Amino acid sequence: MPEDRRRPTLDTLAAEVGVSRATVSNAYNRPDQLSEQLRERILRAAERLGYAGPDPVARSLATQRCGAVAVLTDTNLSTAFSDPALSITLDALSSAMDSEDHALLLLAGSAEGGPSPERVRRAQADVLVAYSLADDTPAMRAVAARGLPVVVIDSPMLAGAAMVGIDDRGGANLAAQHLLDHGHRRFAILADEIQPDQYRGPADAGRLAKIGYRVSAERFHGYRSALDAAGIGEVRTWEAGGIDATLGARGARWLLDQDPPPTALLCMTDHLAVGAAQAAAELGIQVPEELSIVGFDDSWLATQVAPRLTTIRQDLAAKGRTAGELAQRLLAGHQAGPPVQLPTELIIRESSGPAPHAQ
Amino acid sequence: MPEDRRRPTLDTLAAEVGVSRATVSNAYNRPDQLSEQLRERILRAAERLGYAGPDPVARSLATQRCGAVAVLTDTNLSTAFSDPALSITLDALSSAMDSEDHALLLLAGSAEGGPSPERVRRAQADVLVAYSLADDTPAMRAVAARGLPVVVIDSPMLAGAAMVGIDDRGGANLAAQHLLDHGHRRFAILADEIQPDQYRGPADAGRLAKIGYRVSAERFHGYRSALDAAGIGEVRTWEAGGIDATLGARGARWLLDQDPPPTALLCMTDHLAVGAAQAAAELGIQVPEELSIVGFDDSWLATQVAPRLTTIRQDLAAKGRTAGELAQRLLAGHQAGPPVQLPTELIIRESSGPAPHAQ
DNA sequence: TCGACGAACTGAAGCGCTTCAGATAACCTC
DNA sequence: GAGGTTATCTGAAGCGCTTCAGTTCGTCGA
Repeated sequence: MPEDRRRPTLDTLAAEVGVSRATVSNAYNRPDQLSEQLRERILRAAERLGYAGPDPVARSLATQRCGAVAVLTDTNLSTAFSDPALSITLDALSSAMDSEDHALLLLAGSAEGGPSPERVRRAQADVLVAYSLADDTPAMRAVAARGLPVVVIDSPMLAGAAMVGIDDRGGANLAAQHLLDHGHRRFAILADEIQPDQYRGPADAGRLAKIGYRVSAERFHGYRSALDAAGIGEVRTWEAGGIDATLGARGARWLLDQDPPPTALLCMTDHLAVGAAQAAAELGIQVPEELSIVGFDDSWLATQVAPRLTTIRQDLAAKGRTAGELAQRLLAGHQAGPPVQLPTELIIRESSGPAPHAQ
Repeated sequence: MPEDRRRPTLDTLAAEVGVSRATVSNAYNRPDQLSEQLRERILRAAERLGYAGPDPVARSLATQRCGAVAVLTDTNLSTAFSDPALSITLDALSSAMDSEDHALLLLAGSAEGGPSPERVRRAQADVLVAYSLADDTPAMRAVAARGLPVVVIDSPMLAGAAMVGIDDRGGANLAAQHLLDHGHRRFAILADEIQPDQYRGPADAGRLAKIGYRVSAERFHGYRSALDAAGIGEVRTWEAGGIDATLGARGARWLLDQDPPPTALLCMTDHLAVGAAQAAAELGIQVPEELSIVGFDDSWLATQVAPRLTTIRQDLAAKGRTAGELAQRLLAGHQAGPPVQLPTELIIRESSGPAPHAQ
């Protein structure tokens, strides 16, 4: 009779102690509903039987809450987390959500942009958080189909979802304007990803005409708005296909090899900018004397390299926190409000300076 | 009658199509159990009703599998992920596990080391993976209580759990021996965390006598075994209280300020070593001419700084992959085998060299 | 024509828990 | 001592799905 090999359940425990199942449940969830002494007895019996508390899944089914927020990323784990921005944002997100109550369920993407729809469909979560996904992916369609509350960070747009992002366009405009103010006229742009198609190389007008990532699009048009206002025409753009510094270096080598070479390089992320700076160093090009570089994000890296990066700061912690608050609100049954847009700021350091005289 | 505001369930759909619930379930899970044509009809009806597929929680309850592996970390998210080792390991882990079938549930820790026991108790996962936790934490007790399969990466030891780690002791020995071979006699040690108690400062013999993290203990004793063999007595040790480069710099400043100053600095992680190198630079101490530094992990950072770091390489991807395989095996019902220990390797770069003559 | 067979579908028993509307009894209050 | 409270505890109805043992029925071989 002690030969029952199955894990103990509430019933086992109830039978053992000689009370009803409801009472055992209360012992765990509503201590005020039974006498302290009976509760002790139940807990002791639980210990004795090796009962670790109510089964989380069954509890979820009964309560209709799973205590998890799913985060969908565009890329696989190690790529996603090589971007410190993600960690900071998620950290803020998770602590903003009633922290004891929600774990983070990571749905990392594959090469095709975003996690598989099947995974989205099977995710046990109360809210879905899409982090910088491309505009039209199977993952996002699955997200929409789930009918769960959705918070979008940065992109894509999704009807009915709460959104938080930064003023990418304004920030990019600031970056370009800063260089224009320093007299630069020969620009180049180093983009991360324009379409979720693994392409790496020069981006022609065709690709730039329909950018698949809202953030990239905003930044690009931010650059352009300043450049257009200054009467600067087409600017060579390289699509790195990722945010890795190595990819940035590769793109920079190509851009710097053009004739005439640019004196100003606009990079859509700090990582790319760091790679570009390395490439410049290898080519014997002085930064900022011969080449000014401006990054984006003001990531941790920006101050770790020499010269330190001029960049556009965004408040990642605020972004994560806001996302968390939005999630809370949706969970509480409120409608998603209008998109929240956080401000950006130009941080001037040593990687940018006046355009060289020769120009 | 179309005024039913609840989300549709299998029953709704079954009623709508006029088949049994089992059939609808089969339409999703066993397409071969019904005619293609009926299946189409069901799927179309699902679309029409906005039914996104079987509820994941209910499915989990019925199948007794949740399709998630929980990963417990020692610190909060942003700290945890500032260690690139985690990302790499987890990435390998998650792709090693039958990738379509398991999402990652992140149970990040708080200041007290490891996630709260309550969170562990409520985690909806099939396996628990403990990543470098301290030896005796409430979290680990909760882990043991859950009775789920457990995989431990690095530490702590846990009876019945599958374990994978690296030869920390051997690696540390290699590091110290390398410096001894270069004639160094005045050593200092920069440790990350020795006890999960937020302490930062010099570690006295008392603290070193009972190190709370198995990994730190192994590395420390690895250093010591080489030093002991060379007849070198007590060595000043600083406990950084984390792996942040800034913390490393702080410790290094103190260690380098001792009289006589060390010519060889053993750092338990690359991040600490980078911080130490920065501190040395600030103090006008040449590396490696006046001070040799050896890191640990061969992280991405090791080659990004100047001088590039001499360090101990461990194969993080292999570690993650192994953890994944162990998890699979446990899920398949096998017993945990003996701990798996992966090899380490000394990588010599420019941060270490011969001891200065003056010595 | 008959029995066997396979394809297609169904009934019902769970999976382990929460929760709400009582039931019971002890305790007050006036 | 009647009526009203309060503190404890219970019964039973779900939560939404999977799965196994059938049941039905058309078909096929002999």
